[in-house]
Amino acid sequence: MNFNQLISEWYHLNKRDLPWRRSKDPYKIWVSEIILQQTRVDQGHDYFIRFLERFPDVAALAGAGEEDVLSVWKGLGYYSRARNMHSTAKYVVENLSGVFPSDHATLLKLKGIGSYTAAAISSICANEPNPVVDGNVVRVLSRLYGFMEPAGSPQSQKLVYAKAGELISHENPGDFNQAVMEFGATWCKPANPLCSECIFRQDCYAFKNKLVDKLPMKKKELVRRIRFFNYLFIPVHDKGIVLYKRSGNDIWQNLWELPNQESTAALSLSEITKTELWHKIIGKGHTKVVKAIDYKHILTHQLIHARFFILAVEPSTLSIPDDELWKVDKPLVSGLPVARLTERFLQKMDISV
DNA sequence: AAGCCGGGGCT
DNA sequence: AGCCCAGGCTT
Repeated sequence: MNFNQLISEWYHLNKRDLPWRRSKDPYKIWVSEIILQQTRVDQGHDYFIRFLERFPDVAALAGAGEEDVLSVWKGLGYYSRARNMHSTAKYVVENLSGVFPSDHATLLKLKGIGSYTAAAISSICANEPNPVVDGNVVRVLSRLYGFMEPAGSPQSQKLVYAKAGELISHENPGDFNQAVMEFGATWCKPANPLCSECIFRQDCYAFKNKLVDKLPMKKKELVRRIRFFNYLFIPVHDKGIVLYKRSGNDIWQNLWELPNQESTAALSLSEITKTELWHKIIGKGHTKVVKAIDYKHILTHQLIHARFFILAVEPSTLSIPDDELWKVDKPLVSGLPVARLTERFLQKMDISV
């Protein structure tokens, strides 16, 4: 079997026309690679277009405010990616003369760039034969060569990395890397792979041994943390609402949401009025809970039971600490970065975000 | 080595 | 309801 030749021919016939494949500009490739971390091509595509429209080069990104960067990222998840990109852009402008690097060693030093992204950019933009190892590569090579180690484990990473390094084309490493990933994404898929019309069916260990649905081996079962978020929706004079910016070492860092009291179980109408948050903002003011709306928000590692209490208040009786809470006019809310949960609720309230 | 960080599509 | 996605950082 000549892996290189087979995958290269397959790629030539089957590759999708994707916007980042029309450039070898390390800045643009970097943007695409960060967006596509743990993100499907279909989901990331429009974000890539919008990101480059808003920040066409590294100087534009470096000169932007964090709020702007997060706004473009809004809804994509893993927001530390955006914060790290912003920080790296500033670093490149200040310390690398504004020239985005394309060599593996320099790339690895940058915030948000690990072994995968450094290999991707350096192989595509500088023709360096560094193999990428992402979820697709692990799946393709584990099936083809019968690697039994759990995906993601150090043993698996090591085996796959060694094999990919052995196979990689030195003539065109960038296309080789993209070809294996593309093959994993569209052919050697996690479920229902197209084995009956696969170029490797004569050679594939998993296919020959009826182990296609077993490989790659799964990692340990994931335990989801269960949390309860209780939000206060506080309209002020018909045109404003009260928001605050999340901080601390937790999810949705630096994103905006409604004032939130976390609890260990769902709070009832009477219980919410006894919370610290309620006392801080509402105190003894004339306030009525109109109704509550529940959402179940599922993340990879957390299950959030969110309850939004919709209030009718007399604004003059509110106490809103300037340094923590902000009264925001409804039209201005659309400019703020918010997580999907908050966005869903605000849209239901007819506030565009 | 394990835990954490989002959101969405597919089965 | 579970799986997994063009991963990386922190502990």
